[in-house]
Amino acid sequence: MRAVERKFRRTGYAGTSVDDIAKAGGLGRGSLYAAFGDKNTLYLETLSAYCDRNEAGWAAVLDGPDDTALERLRAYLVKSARFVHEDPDGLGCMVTGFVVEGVDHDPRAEARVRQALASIGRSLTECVRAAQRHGDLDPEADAAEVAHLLMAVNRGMEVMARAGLDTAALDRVCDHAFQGLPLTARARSLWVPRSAATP
Amino acid sequence: MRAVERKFRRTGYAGTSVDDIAKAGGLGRGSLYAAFGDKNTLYLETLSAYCDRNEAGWAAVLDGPDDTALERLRAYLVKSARFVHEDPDGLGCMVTGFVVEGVDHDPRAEARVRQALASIGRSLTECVRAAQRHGDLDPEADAAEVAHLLMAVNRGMEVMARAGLDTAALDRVCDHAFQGLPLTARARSLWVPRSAATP
DNA sequence: ACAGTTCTGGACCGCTTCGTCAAAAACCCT
DNA sequence: AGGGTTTTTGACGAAGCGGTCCAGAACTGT
Repeated sequence: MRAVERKFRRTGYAGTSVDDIAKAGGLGRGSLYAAFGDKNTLYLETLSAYCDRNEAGWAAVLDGPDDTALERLRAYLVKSARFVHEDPDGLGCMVTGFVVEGVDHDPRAEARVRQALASIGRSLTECVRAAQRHGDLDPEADAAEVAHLLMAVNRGMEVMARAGLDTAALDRVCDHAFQGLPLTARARSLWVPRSAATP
Repeated sequence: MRAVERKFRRTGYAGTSVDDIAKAGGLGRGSLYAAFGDKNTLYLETLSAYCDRNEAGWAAVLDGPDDTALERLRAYLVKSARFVHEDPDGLGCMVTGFVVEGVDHDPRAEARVRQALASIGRSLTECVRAAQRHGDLDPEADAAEVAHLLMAVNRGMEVMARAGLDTAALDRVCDHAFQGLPLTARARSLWVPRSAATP
């Protein structure tokens, strides 16, 4: 039920009533409770389905051969930068919404979210390693740490987008973040056509 | 009323009832309404006070002479990395909470938050310029864009912290983010005592 | 076509919510 | 000490909440 997911993403868990959900989903309250039994479980199910799509989506962006791994990392950043503003309603990631909404989390939902983040982290780490193998990223760098940085930039750009930072500025943030990766000299010369750094 | 602020930060706007607030603030509902008139306004007032402290706090971290500007930028990142886990209850920034909670914002609160972000952005930009003047950051870099990147990393590390990333990992993210700044060779040699990059 | 089963939807219940109000407590100034 | 003013309070009402339930619609297999 995609409309329900969007409703949750728009107004959060606490800010969404079961009536809202029923209206958004186009069915009555009884049917909802018959299918899920609980607002909590309904949210969990929605969140889990969202995570499934999210993990698969990022994996599709990041999986591939070594020689394009750096491009894929760049694509990850670009997609992150545009995530919110590309959404028709400017909705952000449901995982971010869940994580930020409160500290008293349903443990099942928290576990699901951690699993999703771990999955994306794995895809990113593998892609970083691929870029290292291809000589585009410093082989000394810890791939998992670089992945964590990329995830943080992803979430950070999302928050900034939700706060009103426009697409152009976010694209520039994305550029700086990419340039900030531990690129090898070769990769840097390929990705920065003309630089004033080597006179 | 600091307890009220913490209650809002813990459970969000929609997740906090006026009774909760009254209990947290140690006074009755009537008094609350007499003083603020509205849950919305009460939240706005709390948020605004929080923003005041936040802006001042970051400005205190970032203001100073050119020769320590880069250190201050590093301090900004380190403090960002530890923000959540240093809080006794692991609470995050109220601004992030507000921004992420929903898309249908009270325009007054949204304006206040944008003002706060602009203020922090100004402090950061000025600090970046100071570091550029001192020859620690590439003078070609756009200071405002670097500031935006730093703000994004700040928010991103907060979200990752809320998602469960531990302090040690966050410190490493912070290190990588700092190394990713457009440091001049001089600054890099000062901040990275031994590097394998210059054989 | 029809009986049995599944699914749907809105009425319903008890509880919590936000906001109001009059009574009581606290305070103040001389 | 005491009269007047401000502040605090807990009870109150209407509305909204999550969750239950059952009459009727829709679908199934034959």
